[in-house]
Amino acid sequence: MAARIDDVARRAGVSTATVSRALRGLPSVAAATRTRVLQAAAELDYIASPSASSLASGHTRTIGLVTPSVSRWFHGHVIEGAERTLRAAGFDVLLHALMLDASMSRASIDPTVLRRRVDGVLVVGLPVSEEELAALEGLGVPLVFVGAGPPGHVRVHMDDVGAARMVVEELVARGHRRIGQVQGTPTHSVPWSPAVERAQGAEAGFAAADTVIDRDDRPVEHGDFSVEGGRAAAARLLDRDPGLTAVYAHSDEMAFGVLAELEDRGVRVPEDMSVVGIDGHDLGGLVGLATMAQDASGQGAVGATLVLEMLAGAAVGPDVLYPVTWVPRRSVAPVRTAAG
Amino acid sequence: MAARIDDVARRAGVSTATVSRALRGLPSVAAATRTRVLQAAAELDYIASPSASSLASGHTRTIGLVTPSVSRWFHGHVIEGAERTLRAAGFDVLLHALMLDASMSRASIDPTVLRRRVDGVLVVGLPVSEEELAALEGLGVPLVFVGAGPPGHVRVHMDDVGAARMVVEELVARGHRRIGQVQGTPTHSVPWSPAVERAQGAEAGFAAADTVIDRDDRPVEHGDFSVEGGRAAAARLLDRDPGLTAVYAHSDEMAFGVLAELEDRGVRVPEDMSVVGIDGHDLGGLVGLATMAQDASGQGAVGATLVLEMLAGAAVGPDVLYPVTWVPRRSVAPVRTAAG
DNA sequence: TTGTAAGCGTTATCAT
DNA sequence: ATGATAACGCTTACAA
Repeated sequence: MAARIDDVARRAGVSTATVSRALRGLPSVAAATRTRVLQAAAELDYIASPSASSLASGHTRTIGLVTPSVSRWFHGHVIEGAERTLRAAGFDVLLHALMLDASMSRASIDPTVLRRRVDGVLVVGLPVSEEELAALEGLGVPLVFVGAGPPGHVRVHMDDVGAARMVVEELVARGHRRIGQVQGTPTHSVPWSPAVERAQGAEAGFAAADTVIDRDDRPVEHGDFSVEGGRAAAARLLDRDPGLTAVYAHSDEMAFGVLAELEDRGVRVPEDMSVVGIDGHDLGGLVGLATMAQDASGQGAVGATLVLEMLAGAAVGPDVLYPVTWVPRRSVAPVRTAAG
Repeated sequence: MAARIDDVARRAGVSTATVSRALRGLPSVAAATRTRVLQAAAELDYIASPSASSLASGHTRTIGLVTPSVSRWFHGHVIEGAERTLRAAGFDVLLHALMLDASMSRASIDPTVLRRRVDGVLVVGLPVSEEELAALEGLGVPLVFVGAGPPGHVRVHMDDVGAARMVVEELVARGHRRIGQVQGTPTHSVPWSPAVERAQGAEAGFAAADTVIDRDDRPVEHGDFSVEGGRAAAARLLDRDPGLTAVYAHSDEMAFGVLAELEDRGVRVPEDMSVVGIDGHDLGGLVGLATMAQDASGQGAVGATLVLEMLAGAAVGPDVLYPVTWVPRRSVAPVRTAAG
């Protein structure tokens, strides 16, 4: 029932080859011919069969998005930004979510579902293992990492080390000397994951404050980048070290959990405790959470652009560093003096 | 370089037809033959070309997800639930997001990108216009609506009318008589959108309280289901009617905006003002927001299951109503007495 | 600039 | 239960 390419060809009085060329905007078609073909196609409401053209051409005009989450702030926004850019360029988006299972570990990337299906892959906020990386490369299509990616590969991400360090500096500048951390827990512990890099950055911040902060007084707990994880980590931190004046969570979502725990315990923010996060979550303003903000959907868009450029044969540099912005809010204040 | 079906056929010593049958688990294949084929396929790391099999079979093993957002709570969770279910069933997910543009209106659904590409469509939290509905039906594939859908179509959603009514009842039961509403604003104003149905439900709740609440004392403002919209609406509400004791936002995200505005104005919650939302947003607990909660990812999973069943030829009922749960939190309290 | 015709890699029909 | 073979609907050399 749906019109096929030879219906259009017949109607326009040309060959199917010409229809194909005209519809795809290839150069070697006479203007008059093209008009005629376009007209005929429109009249028949013709759309080329994607499977047929993929089979014949060898490419799918589809980009795979591999992500461990859709609902989390960073991933949702990156996906949104990437989708918009890809669709605008006429590409489809195949969503491949690898949810965490009950044991907090996630399914491995299944490259078989991507094989022959996509022209390129965007890996969103997902530290991949060596085997997964090999599998992804085995796909033989452009590969771009957003949020974090192995060095040497094309990636767009914030400066995790720098951002984390700056946060510590902000706290130190406000007189905080007893700072607890809620770090992220990477699923696959690779050295380039945000969890690890933010930890390193914080470390660097502390190192710079070596003269004022005791090396042994830098308590750390782990939340797994989730609200509940952050809450539990905060609980452990507070139990262990009642003298803290600030908690630095390595993501806003964990910081939310920290705030919840503090509220439950009647610890006032910022009077008794300053709290900082990283990310720039939309709802940070609601609870007055100071943070180091990044633009997630912007990174998604850039990542998408990069795959498209690689597809077009352009040589793209391996690293796009995205800027962060310090967003001071009421959750962080100068440490109260002993007299206060 | 990648193995094709005749490579497998040759290696297993059978015809390509048998390989195809064996690999797809069709019944009429001898056990021994199947084993041999499976073995050969595994050795060659063979995966059937999706485009080729789509072209030959006429179906794509792909479901389209049409949504106006990825980053909003409801949509993100529905997508997550649906994706998981679809992938488990061996289906791919094509993400089609229709972002809002600057003018707050959204792009129309472009059915051409879905044509011949998907075996079924899941419309997520999107009130579609008559034309869009016609276009979607024109696809000729199973169509399921999650979150809200036109009557008579297959849909899974919460009881918006009932939930909204129950919220009003909860407030009335706590003595509130001056209740302001922040309603949602549907992009396409269809009678079955959550915005409209929640408004109707609230209306019904007020009607039941007719003897205690003046008909003319039910102020309403509109936020567009966003935090900022909710905040602006709350501002208008408060300016207009300083005597309110409760604000009922028709979504948690708008309620967050209401809370932010109240805090800015120094209005204490719940001492001076009770606030309620609808949805069960993950971060509601953080700010103590009482709400009528629904299970978004569950609805996504059910929606996915329905498309799959329709694909399998099952007759599915047109309506799956999803239960809601009242979640009392500290943002709602009995109205303070005049003496209080 | 346009047409002819050979793929592209499966599935499905019809025999056997 | 298995094999031949004709679709499936397009793209792309190669010719003209």
